[in-house]
Amino acid sequence: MTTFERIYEVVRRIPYGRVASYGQVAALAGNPRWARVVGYALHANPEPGVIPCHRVVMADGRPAPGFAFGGPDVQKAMLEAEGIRFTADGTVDMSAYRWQTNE
DNA sequence: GGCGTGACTTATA
DNA sequence: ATATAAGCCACGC
Repeated sequence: MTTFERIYEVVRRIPYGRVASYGQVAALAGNPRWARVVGYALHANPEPGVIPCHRVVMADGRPAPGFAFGGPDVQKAMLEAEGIRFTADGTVDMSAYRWQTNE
């Protein structure tokens, strides 16, 4: 099980209608410093459709700048389809939709 | 094995 | 409050 695999598993663990930040996924994967690795891992995205990268957002709740599905607009649409509401700033309400883990 | 880059995060000015 | 700097790990050459 490599770091990437762990990251993918964590991302797949993100429940429907919930979002997690890169740092959050990294922390759940094992180390909070894998934030960049998480981004790299999702960039590789070896299993599109299986890994809900659209549920992974920045710490601010904003969609990634170089989203692979077609653009941040697509990600926003997908999240909205899951019942996630965006603020006027185009960011996700992390205070309400952030994937609250068991810690 | 070493250097540079990257979908990030946190800290300081 | 925003802008800039440093740190982190993994992949590619």
